[in-house]
Amino acid sequence: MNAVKPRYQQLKDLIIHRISTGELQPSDRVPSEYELVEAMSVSRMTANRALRELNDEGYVKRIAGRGTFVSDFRSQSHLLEVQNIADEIAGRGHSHSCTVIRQSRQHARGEVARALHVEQGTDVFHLQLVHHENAMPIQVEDRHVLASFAPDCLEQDFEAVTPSAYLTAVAPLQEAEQIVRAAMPNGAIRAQLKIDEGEPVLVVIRRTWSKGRPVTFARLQHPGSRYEMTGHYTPPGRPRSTSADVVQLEQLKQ
Amino acid sequence: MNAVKPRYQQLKDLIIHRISTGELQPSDRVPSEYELVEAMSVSRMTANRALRELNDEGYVKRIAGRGTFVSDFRSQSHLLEVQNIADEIAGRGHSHSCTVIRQSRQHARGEVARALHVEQGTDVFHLQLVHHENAMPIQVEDRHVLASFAPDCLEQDFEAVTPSAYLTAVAPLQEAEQIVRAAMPNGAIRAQLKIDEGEPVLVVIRRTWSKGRPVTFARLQHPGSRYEMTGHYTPPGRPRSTSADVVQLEQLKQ
DNA sequence: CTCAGTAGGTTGTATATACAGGTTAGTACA
DNA sequence: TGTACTAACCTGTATATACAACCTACTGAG
Repeated sequence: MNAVKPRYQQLKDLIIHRISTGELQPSDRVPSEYELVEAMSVSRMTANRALRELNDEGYVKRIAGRGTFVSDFRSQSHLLEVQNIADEIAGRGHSHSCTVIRQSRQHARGEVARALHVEQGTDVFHLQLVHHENAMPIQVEDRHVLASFAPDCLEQDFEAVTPSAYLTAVAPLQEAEQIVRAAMPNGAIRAQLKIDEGEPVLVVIRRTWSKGRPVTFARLQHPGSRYEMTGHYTPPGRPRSTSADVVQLEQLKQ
Repeated sequence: MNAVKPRYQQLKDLIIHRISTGELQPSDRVPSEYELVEAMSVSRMTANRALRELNDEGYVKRIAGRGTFVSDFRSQSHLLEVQNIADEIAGRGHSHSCTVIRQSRQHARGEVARALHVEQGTDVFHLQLVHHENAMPIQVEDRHVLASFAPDCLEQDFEAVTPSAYLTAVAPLQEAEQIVRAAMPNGAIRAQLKIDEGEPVLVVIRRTWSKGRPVTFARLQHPGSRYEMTGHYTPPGRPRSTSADVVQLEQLKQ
């Protein structure tokens, strides 16, 4: 249980810690191999292994001849998949806008408390937003955030910065779990998404961890006729990417 | 363009090639570091790096003191996600059964030809199946398979072995692309899935690659009320897994 | 001022060596 | 027979060293 970790792992942990505490910001320069040799009294090969693995794992980006730099949100977030609807829409060259329906403090109960692994009555923030792509509603976001995780959540202007972007700025989101289903929306959702009666929604329920505990729980609903998730899976070791897109899919016969 | 690859990468490519051709079967022993030193005239550190990275990438499993072994299908297939509905159902401890609606040879046209990157008129097999979980229909599978990829496709008994299992046995499926959407089913699908009018389906359109080219294209439809996809995302470097499940989700309020 | 060349720092790879620790099979001893 | 030990092999880690390739900034020549 208390096994001593290998040196290269200690180096990795040290640097990951500096990144997760914000001491090292995205695009900041990470100590070079020789600096680690000096500072940590290891051989360069050990420092090299630590930095190389951090590079493989997406934490940092190494450039031969220049140095090692903390990955920016874009490249380190391949694990977060399609966390940020605004980026997704921007990637399509469309304009994103957002309307805040609700932004309040609540006491977690029932489902929310269980999802966030907290006692009933724990402080949480409750957000409800409608995201638009080119003025067309594309997502209703219903999110609960652990108050202790993001204390200044009520002061944020979520029409300017999406909750996803805000939350990843507060602390790195390290793990996510999601459920995808098809469902029929209720009347409120149907009105918010401006969809016809009888049209289904794609529902994504996502729970995200930071520092080992769940910190936010969101239910995202998209109009079935205007939204689809796309994913791309490559073998381990090769670059992996996943994105969502509103492609005008050529209709399959039948 | 023709840059010479580093030695350790050559070793990795060699071993991956042996695995993908079937020369090395799951749980087979991979040459040890010293054997690679002898056979390939590299230093042990280089052989070590190749095998260690293959281990990190899930291709092999290394056991100190014993050796290096090819990962079995289960652990190397984390990239294939939920390819096989039968395994998914078995994982829930339920019984899986399957009805073949159609199993025929066709000429690819339109959408199918484009998806498989072949000329119009190329030979493909067309499969239509209904999968049941505990006698309840859970998926309608409409799949096209490149005939040249799996020539004996018409002789298979897909009520015994699912197309996914069969295809992965023919050759390793190495890459996948999928689109997930919510839609309303047509009458035939609604009948096959035994769902009520007004109930949506979760549609998964998946295209799978082997040896660099798309070999199969499937449209999977699930009843929205009885099926959901679940995914779990962990940071790169940590074990990654994704599965689907029919959880009786505690209903979110609203 | 402009541009070519260069020095120095940085990563990328490769090797030889060493020791620690796990696993297995066989051997020697009781 | 049975058990303890050992030899052989394997992976895991760590170090020192070397050379190549890349990038930046500076310097000196024109």
